[in-house]
Amino acid sequence: MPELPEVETVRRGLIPALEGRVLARVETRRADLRVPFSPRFEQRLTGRRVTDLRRRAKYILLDTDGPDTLVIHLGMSGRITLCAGGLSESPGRFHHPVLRNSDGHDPHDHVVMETDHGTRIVYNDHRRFGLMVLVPTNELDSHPLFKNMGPEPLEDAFTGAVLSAVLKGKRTPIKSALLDQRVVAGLGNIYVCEALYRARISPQRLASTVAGVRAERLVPEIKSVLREAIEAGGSSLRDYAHTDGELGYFQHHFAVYDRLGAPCLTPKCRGKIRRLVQAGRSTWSCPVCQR
DNA sequence: AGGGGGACCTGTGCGC
DNA sequence: TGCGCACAGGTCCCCC
Repeated sequence: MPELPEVETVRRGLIPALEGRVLARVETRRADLRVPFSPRFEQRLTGRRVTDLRRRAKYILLDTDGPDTLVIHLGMSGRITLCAGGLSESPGRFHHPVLRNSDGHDPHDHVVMETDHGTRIVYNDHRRFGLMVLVPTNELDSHPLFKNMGPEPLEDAFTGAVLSAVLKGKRTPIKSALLDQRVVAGLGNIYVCEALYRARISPQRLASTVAGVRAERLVPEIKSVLREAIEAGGSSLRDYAHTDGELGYFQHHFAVYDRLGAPCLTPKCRGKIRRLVQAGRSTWSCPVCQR
Protein backbone atom coordinates (compact mmCIF):
# COMPACT_ATOMS: atom_id res chain seq x y z
CA MET A 1 0.00 0.00 0.00
CA PRO A 2 0.68 3.42 -0.12
CA GLU A 3 2.14 4.33 3.26
CA LEU A 4 1.70 7.67 5.00
CA PRO A 5 3.48 9.84 2.38
CA GLU A 6 1.54 8.33 -0.51
CA VAL A 7 -1.79 8.66 1.32
CA GLU A 8 -0.93 12.25 2.23
CA THR A 9 -0.15 12.97 -1.42
CA VAL A 10 -3.50 11.52 -2.49
CA ARG A 11 -5.29 13.56 0.19
CA ARG A 12 -3.67 16.76 -1.05
CA GLY A 13 -4.62 15.88 -4.61
CA LEU A 14 -8.24 15.42 -3.65
CA ILE A 15 -8.64 18.73 -1.82
CA PRO A 16 -9.14 21.03 -4.83
CA ALA A 17 -11.66 18.68 -6.42
CA LEU A 18 -13.61 17.72 -3.31
CA GLU A 19 -13.44 20.30 -0.54
CA GLY A 20 -16.71 22.21 -0.38
CA ARG A 21 -18.20 20.16 -3.24
CA VAL A 22 -21.41 18.15 -3.18
CA LEU A 23 -21.28 14.45 -4.03
CA ALA A 24 -23.87 14.38 -6.77
CA ARG A 25 -23.48 10.69 -7.64
CA VAL A 26 -21.99 7.73 -5.79
CA GLU A 27 -21.75 4.31 -7.37
CA THR A 28 -20.31 1.09 -5.94
CA ARG A 29 -19.73 -1.65 -8.48
CA ARG A 30 -19.47 -4.57 -6.08
CA ALA A 31 -20.61 -5.42 -2.56
CA ASP A 32 -17.26 -5.18 -0.83
CA LEU A 33 -13.57 -4.45 -0.88
CA ARG A 34 -11.64 -6.01 2.02
CA VAL A 35 -14.82 -5.49 4.02
CA PRO A 36 -18.37 -4.76 2.84
CA PHE A 37 -19.32 -1.19 2.06
CA SER A 38 -21.43 0.27 4.87
CA PRO A 39 -25.20 -0.29 4.64
CA ARG A 40 -26.90 2.20 2.28
CA PHE A 41 -23.44 3.50 1.37
CA GLU A 42 -24.48 5.34 -1.77
CA GLN A 43 -27.64 6.90 -0.30
CA ARG A 44 -25.84 8.13 2.81
CA LEU A 45 -23.22 9.94 0.73
CA THR A 46 -25.24 11.22 -2.20
CA GLY A 47 -26.16 14.90 -1.87
CA ARG A 48 -23.70 15.45 0.97
CA ARG A 49 -21.21 18.28 0.90
CA VAL A 50 -17.57 17.50 1.67
CA THR A 51 -16.55 19.77 4.53
CA ASP A 52 -13.02 18.55 5.21
CA LEU A 53 -10.38 16.10 4.00
CA ARG A 54 -8.17 14.74 6.73
CA ARG A 55 -5.69 11.91 7.14
CA ARG A 56 -5.11 9.60 10.09
CA ALA A 57 -2.21 7.18 9.60
CA LYS A 58 -2.88 5.57 6.20
CA TYR A 59 -6.58 6.44 6.17
CA ILE A 60 -8.17 9.33 4.30
CA LEU A 61 -11.09 10.86 6.20
CA LEU A 62 -13.69 12.67 4.17
CA ASP A 63 -15.96 14.66 6.48
CA THR A 64 -19.39 15.63 5.22
CA ASP A 65 -22.17 17.98 6.29
CA GLY A 66 -24.13 14.85 7.27
CA PRO A 67 -23.56 12.62 10.27
CA ASP A 68 -20.96 10.45 8.55
CA THR A 69 -17.28 10.58 7.67
CA LEU A 70 -16.17 8.50 4.70
CA VAL A 71 -13.13 6.47 5.73
CA ILE A 72 -10.91 5.34 2.86
CA HIS A 73 -7.96 2.97 2.95
CA LEU A 74 -5.98 2.14 -0.19
CA GLY A 75 -4.74 -1.28 0.90
CA MET A 76 -1.73 -2.40 -1.13
CA SER A 77 -2.93 -1.44 -4.57
CA GLY A 78 -5.67 1.16 -4.19
CA ARG A 79 -5.63 4.25 -6.41
CA ILE A 80 -7.84 7.27 -6.61
CA THR A 81 -7.95 9.15 -9.88
CA LEU A 82 -9.71 12.33 -10.79
CA CYS A 83 -11.03 13.20 -14.19
CA ALA A 84 -13.12 15.98 -15.54
CA GLY A 85 -16.54 14.92 -16.83
CA GLY A 86 -16.64 13.21 -20.22
CA LEU A 87 -13.24 11.51 -20.04
CA SER A 88 -12.85 7.77 -19.69
CA GLU A 89 -12.54 6.61 -16.11
CA SER A 90 -9.00 5.32 -16.04
CA PRO A 91 -7.25 7.79 -18.30
CA GLY A 92 -4.69 5.22 -19.44
CA ARG A 93 -1.59 7.27 -18.81
CA PHE A 94 -0.37 4.93 -16.07
CA HIS A 95 2.55 2.60 -16.35
CA HIS A 96 0.08 -0.29 -16.46
CA PRO A 97 -2.20 -1.12 -19.33
CA VAL A 98 -5.81 -0.45 -18.40
CA LEU A 99 -8.12 -3.44 -18.51
CA ARG A 100 -11.56 -3.13 -20.01
CA ASN A 101 -14.70 -5.19 -19.54
CA SER A 102 -17.18 -5.71 -22.35
CA ASP A 103 -19.05 -2.70 -20.96
CA GLY A 104 -15.91 -0.60 -21.32
CA HIS A 105 -15.09 -0.39 -17.60
CA ASP A 106 -11.85 -1.28 -15.94
CA PRO A 107 -13.07 -4.23 -13.83
CA HIS A 108 -11.04 -2.92 -10.87
CA ASP A 109 -12.76 0.47 -10.80
CA HIS A 110 -14.87 -0.34 -7.75
CA VAL A 111 -16.26 3.04 -6.73
CA VAL A 112 -17.12 6.03 -8.89
CA MET A 113 -18.25 9.36 -7.48
CA GLU A 114 -19.11 12.59 -9.21
CA THR A 115 -19.23 16.08 -7.75
CA ASP A 116 -21.65 18.91 -8.52
CA HIS A 117 -18.84 20.39 -10.62
CA GLY A 118 -18.69 17.28 -12.79
CA THR A 119 -15.37 15.92 -11.52
CA ARG A 120 -15.27 12.16 -11.43
CA ILE A 121 -13.43 10.39 -8.60
CA VAL A 122 -12.58 6.78 -9.38
CA TYR A 123 -11.38 4.29 -6.79
CA ASN A 124 -9.43 1.45 -8.41
CA ASP A 125 -8.00 -1.46 -6.41
CA HIS A 126 -7.10 -4.69 -8.15
CA ARG A 127 -6.18 -6.58 -4.99
CA ARG A 128 -9.11 -5.21 -2.96
CA PHE A 129 -7.15 -4.95 0.29
CA GLY A 130 -8.53 -1.44 0.71
CA LEU A 131 -11.77 -0.38 2.31
CA MET A 132 -14.41 2.35 2.26
CA VAL A 133 -16.74 2.65 5.20
CA LEU A 134 -18.97 5.30 6.71
CA VAL A 135 -18.45 6.10 10.37
CA PRO A 136 -20.41 8.70 12.37
CA THR A 137 -17.97 11.60 12.62
CA ASN A 138 -18.35 11.90 16.37
CA GLU A 139 -17.53 8.20 16.84
CA LEU A 140 -14.31 8.09 14.82
CA ASP A 141 -11.96 8.02 17.79
CA SER A 142 -13.73 5.11 19.43
CA HIS A 143 -14.14 3.16 16.18
CA PRO A 144 -12.23 -0.17 16.09
CA LEU A 145 -10.12 1.09 13.18
CA PHE A 146 -8.76 3.98 15.22
CA LYS A 147 -9.22 3.37 18.92
CA ASN A 148 -5.89 1.59 19.50
CA MET A 149 -3.90 3.60 16.99
CA GLY A 150 -0.60 5.12 18.06
CA PRO A 151 0.61 8.70 17.56
CA GLU A 152 0.94 10.46 14.21
CA PRO A 153 4.66 10.39 13.49
CA LEU A 154 4.79 13.93 12.08
CA GLU A 155 3.06 15.57 15.01
CA ASP A 156 5.17 17.37 17.61
CA ALA A 157 3.72 15.10 20.28
CA PHE A 158 5.65 12.19 18.75
CA THR A 159 9.00 12.48 20.48
CA GLY A 160 11.88 10.21 21.36
CA ALA A 161 10.54 10.01 24.90
CA VAL A 162 7.11 8.92 23.66
CA LEU A 163 8.53 6.21 21.40
CA SER A 164 10.94 5.16 24.09
CA ALA A 165 8.12 4.60 26.58
CA VAL A 166 6.21 2.32 24.16
CA LEU A 167 9.28 0.29 23.19
CA LYS A 168 10.37 -0.31 26.76
CA GLY A 169 9.69 -3.92 27.63
CA LYS A 170 8.74 -4.91 24.05
CA ARG A 171 10.33 -8.25 23.23
CA THR A 172 9.98 -8.04 19.47
CA PRO A 173 12.40 -6.83 16.79
CA ILE A 174 12.30 -3.06 16.29
CA LYS A 175 11.31 -3.64 12.64
CA SER A 176 8.10 -5.40 13.69
CA ALA A 177 7.43 -2.89 16.47
CA LEU A 178 7.53 0.04 14.02
CA LEU A 179 5.12 -1.72 11.66
CA ASP A 180 2.69 -2.10 14.57
CA GLN A 181 0.21 0.74 14.12
CA ARG A 182 -0.36 0.86 17.89
CA VAL A 183 3.26 1.93 18.38
CA VAL A 184 3.28 4.65 15.72
CA ALA A 185 0.62 5.07 13.04
CA GLY A 186 1.30 5.31 9.32
CA LEU A 187 4.67 3.64 8.83
CA GLY A 188 4.91 0.68 6.46
CA ASN A 189 7.64 -1.56 5.13
CA ILE A 190 9.50 1.02 3.03
CA TYR A 191 9.77 3.85 5.52
CA VAL A 192 10.53 1.55 8.45
CA CYS A 193 13.50 0.13 6.55
CA GLU A 194 14.65 3.59 5.49
CA ALA A 195 14.26 5.16 8.95
CA LEU A 196 16.16 2.33 10.64
CA TYR A 197 18.95 2.72 8.11
CA ARG A 198 19.17 6.47 8.70
CA ALA A 199 19.26 5.93 12.46
CA ARG A 200 21.89 3.16 12.00
CA ILE A 201 19.76 0.72 14.01
CA SER A 202 19.62 -2.97 13.10
CA PRO A 203 16.09 -4.10 12.21
CA GLN A 204 16.71 -7.22 14.28
CA ARG A 205 17.53 -5.36 17.45
CA LEU A 206 15.08 -6.03 20.27
CA ALA A 207 12.63 -3.12 20.58
CA SER A 208 13.28 -2.77 24.29
CA THR A 209 16.94 -2.02 23.59
CA VAL A 210 15.97 0.85 21.29
CA ALA A 211 14.27 2.63 24.17
CA GLY A 212 16.47 5.48 25.33
CA VAL A 213 19.20 7.07 23.21
CA ARG A 214 18.42 5.04 20.07
CA ALA A 215 14.76 6.09 20.19
CA GLU A 216 15.91 9.70 20.46
CA ARG A 217 18.01 9.13 17.34
CA LEU A 218 15.25 7.25 15.50
CA VAL A 219 12.36 9.68 15.85
CA PRO A 220 13.99 12.56 13.90
CA GLU A 221 14.90 10.09 11.13
CA ILE A 222 11.31 8.81 10.93
CA LYS A 223 10.12 12.39 10.60
CA SER A 224 12.74 13.38 8.04
CA VAL A 225 12.20 10.40 5.75
CA LEU A 226 8.41 10.91 5.83
CA ARG A 227 8.74 14.65 5.17
CA GLU A 228 11.12 14.12 2.28
CA ALA A 229 8.87 11.45 0.80
CA ILE A 230 5.82 13.71 1.00
CA GLU A 231 7.88 16.46 -0.61
CA ALA A 232 8.69 14.06 -3.47
CA GLY A 233 5.04 13.10 -3.93
CA GLY A 234 5.51 9.66 -2.37
CA SER A 235 7.07 6.56 -3.89
CA SER A 236 5.68 4.86 -6.98
CA LEU A 237 6.52 1.16 -7.25
CA ARG A 238 3.87 -1.03 -8.87
CA ASP A 239 0.49 0.49 -8.27
CA TYR A 240 0.75 3.84 -6.66
CA ALA A 241 0.03 7.02 -8.59
CA HIS A 242 -1.21 10.50 -7.73
CA THR A 243 -4.81 11.55 -8.30
CA ASP A 244 -3.76 13.02 -11.65
CA GLY A 245 -1.94 9.86 -12.74
CA GLU A 246 1.52 11.31 -12.15
CA LEU A 247 4.05 9.19 -10.29
CA GLY A 248 5.90 9.97 -7.07
CA TYR A 249 9.68 9.91 -7.24
CA PHE A 250 10.90 9.17 -3.73
CA GLN A 251 11.70 5.59 -4.83
CA HIS A 252 14.82 7.08 -6.43
CA HIS A 253 15.97 8.10 -2.97
CA PHE A 254 15.74 4.72 -1.26
CA ALA A 255 18.94 3.88 0.56
CA VAL A 256 18.06 0.26 1.37
CA TYR A 257 14.55 -0.72 0.25
CA ASP A 258 14.73 -3.24 -2.61
CA ARG A 259 18.48 -2.63 -2.99
CA LEU A 260 19.72 -6.16 -2.28
CA GLY A 261 23.46 -6.45 -2.90
CA ALA A 262 23.95 -2.75 -3.60
CA PRO A 263 26.73 -0.89 -1.81
CA CYS A 264 25.76 0.92 1.37
CA LEU A 265 25.46 4.66 0.75
CA THR A 266 27.02 5.65 4.06
CA PRO A 267 30.35 7.39 3.35
CA LYS A 268 33.30 5.01 3.89
CA CYS A 269 30.99 2.09 4.75
CA ARG A 270 31.96 -1.06 2.79
CA GLY A 271 28.70 -2.88 3.59
CA LYS A 272 26.39 -4.43 1.01
CA ILE A 273 22.64 -4.20 1.48
CA ARG A 274 21.18 -7.51 2.64
CA ARG A 275 17.62 -8.77 2.68
CA LEU A 276 16.06 -10.75 5.47
CA VAL A 277 12.53 -11.83 6.27
CA GLN A 278 10.92 -10.72 9.51
CA ALA A 279 7.35 -11.60 10.42
CA GLY A 280 6.86 -12.65 6.81
CA ARG A 281 8.01 -9.36 5.30
CA SER A 282 11.23 -8.43 3.56
CA THR A 283 13.63 -6.18 5.42
CA TRP A 284 16.61 -4.50 3.77
CA SER A 285 19.48 -3.17 5.81
CA CYS A 286 23.22 -2.64 5.95
CA PRO A 287 24.81 -5.23 8.23
CA VAL A 288 27.86 -3.03 8.76
CA CYS A 289 26.55 0.35 9.82
CA GLN A 290 23.22 -0.68 11.34
CA ARG A 291 23.80 -2.13 14.79
C1' DA B 1 -1.20 -10.74 26.37
C1' DG B 2 1.29 -10.20 22.65
C1' DG B 3 3.48 -11.84 18.64
C1' DG B 4 4.10 -14.93 14.54
C1' DG B 5 1.90 -17.08 10.57
C1' DG B 6 -1.54 -17.54 7.39
C1' DA B 7 -5.45 -15.56 4.80
C1' DC B 8 -7.30 -12.25 1.99
C1' DC B 9 -6.66 -10.83 -3.65
C1' DT B 10 -4.54 -9.96 -8.33
C1' DG B 11 -0.60 -9.09 -11.03
C1' DT B 12 4.23 -9.46 -12.49
C1' DG B 13 8.67 -11.23 -13.14
C1' DC B 14 11.72 -14.90 -12.90
C1' DG B 15 13.68 -19.58 -13.69
C1' DC B 16 13.10 -23.84 -15.88
C1' DT C 1 5.57 -19.97 -24.90
C1' DG C 2 4.01 -21.66 -20.81
C1' DC C 3 3.87 -23.00 -16.12
C1' DG C 4 4.76 -22.64 -11.36
C1' DC C 5 6.61 -20.12 -7.77
C1' DA C 6 7.94 -16.05 -5.19
C1' DC C 7 6.91 -11.70 -4.16
C1' DA C 8 4.36 -7.08 -3.66
C1' DG C 9 3.50 0.43 -0.01
C1' DG C 10 -1.52 -3.75 4.56
C1' DT C 11 -4.30 -5.56 8.02
C1' DC C 12 -6.92 -9.01 10.58
C1' DC C 13 -7.92 -13.35 12.73
C1' DC C 14 -6.36 -17.45 14.83
C1' DC C 15 -3.49 -19.87 17.64
C1' DC C 16 0.41 -20.64 20.73
